[in-house]
Amino acid sequence: MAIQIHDTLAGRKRELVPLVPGRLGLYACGPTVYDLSHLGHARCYVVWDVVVRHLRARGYQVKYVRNFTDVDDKIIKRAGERGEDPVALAARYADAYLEDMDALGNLRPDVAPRVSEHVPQILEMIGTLVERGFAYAPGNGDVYYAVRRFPEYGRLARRNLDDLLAGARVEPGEAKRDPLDFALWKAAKPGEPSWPSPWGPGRPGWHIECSAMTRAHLGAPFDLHTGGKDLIFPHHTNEIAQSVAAAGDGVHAESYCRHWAHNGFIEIDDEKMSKSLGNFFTIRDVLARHDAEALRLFLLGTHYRNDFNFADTLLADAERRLGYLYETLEKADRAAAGGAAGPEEPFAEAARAALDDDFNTPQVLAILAEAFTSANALCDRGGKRTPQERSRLAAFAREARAVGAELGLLARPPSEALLALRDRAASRRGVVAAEVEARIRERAEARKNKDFARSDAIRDELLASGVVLRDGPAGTTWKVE
RNA sequence: GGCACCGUCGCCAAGUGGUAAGGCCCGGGUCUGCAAAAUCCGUAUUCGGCGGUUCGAAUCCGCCCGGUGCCUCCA
Repeated sequence: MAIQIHDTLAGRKRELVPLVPGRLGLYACGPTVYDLSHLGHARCYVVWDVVVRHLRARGYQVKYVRNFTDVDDKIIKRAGERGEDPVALAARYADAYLEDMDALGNLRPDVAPRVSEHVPQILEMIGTLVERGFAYAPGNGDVYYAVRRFPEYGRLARRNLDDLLAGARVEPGEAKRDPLDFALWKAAKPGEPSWPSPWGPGRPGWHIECSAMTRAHLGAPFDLHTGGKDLIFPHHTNEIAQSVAAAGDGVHAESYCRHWAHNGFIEIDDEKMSKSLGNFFTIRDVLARHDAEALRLFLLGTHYRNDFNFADTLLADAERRLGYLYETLEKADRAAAGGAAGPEEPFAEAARAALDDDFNTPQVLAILAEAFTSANALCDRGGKRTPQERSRLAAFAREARAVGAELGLLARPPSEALLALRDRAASRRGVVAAEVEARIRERAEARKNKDFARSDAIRDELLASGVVLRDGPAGTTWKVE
């Protein structure tokens, strides 16, 4: 089954065709590590993680590269404000980022290159650009890319040079021939990290690192480059210009990378969430309140290309929904016990087909919803279950987990996940488990004596503190709403 | 101003030419001592508005209204 993906370069959905059949090189633009990661990063990297998981599930041999930009103006600025070494600051936030990605259940990339470790490759590429006349060194220690030398400049962003000119700006001290030219190499200023170069000590400009690192780890052309849609211009636009000039055919964007995909934003109150607007939640802020897998489920509830609003209530809904999924799995596991798992249930392939179609995760969740409803109906049906029913439930549980694995969901043992969700809800509401269980024992006594008034009084009292009781054949269980 | 994107049930959200997925909420049923959970049934003749193309449009085209993003760091 062919994978369809919305390709920014083509401006439409098209088939994802790797250079080498069955293999796929993917470069996800990584974070600039000068602060804690926010929900926008969570969204972005969860999305590309699902892409990697699905492609692998479809048999592609994926090489997943996700970089760290650890040499950058913002890092230097932040380090200066704090009197900290920029290299140390970047390393610290890179570690924090990895912890956040792990917490979200994202797979580690195969390669996680850092700018600071690729300066030789960067210098080599800049040298090539100068040799080929795509870049120039005006003698002030900077090296600039000559935008007008590249005929397709702006194609990815669907902009021409004249459109862009209005917004172009030349900083004091720069020596650009054209205001749209951008720095490949920046002359060192006192106190900044720097490396020796043919043009004097300095450091890489913002865009060249990705060009050098993709070349080092994926070659050219490679198959899929991803990132947030805010990177289309100027970052990816400039990356294409550099790479096509240095390593490609000098003309066509495809000679650098064959497909480009960009994710939409998370918004707060209908405005983009971003560090510069200051309206962001860090991943840690959110995970302090909510289950990480619930956050993941929430993030996958909207198609990756759409923007969507973050709201705590929506995340709380996702957390309840995750509880439902795990409860159903637990029931199915129990009901299926001893049954030989049957053949694949149709919903699994339907879910994969939805992922084939531009990674339509909301569609997958809809397909799962129907499968879970059917499974519940089967579990709760009275009477003795037939071997066929047990085998269907076993197949359901197996396929549900397999589809879940492509989304990075449903990997925990249900009882463990449910307990974790309950504990989290309990601590949010200040509910103490031992106290609840003591009250449940009291109530069980009352119920045994058919003292339903007493029993219901206890239940109402617990309900007032957010505890919901559920009487079942095996006793009473509880949840926190 | 230029270039993109978006506007689908009270809320969230799929669907890009073939007659409106799914989730939450809400109403009713089954189950239950009563509940809760689960499940079943019901809930948009309609997709921002107005025109047009078509046998047929939420889906294509035009105009209008409303919103967002990018054009400067940003996932």
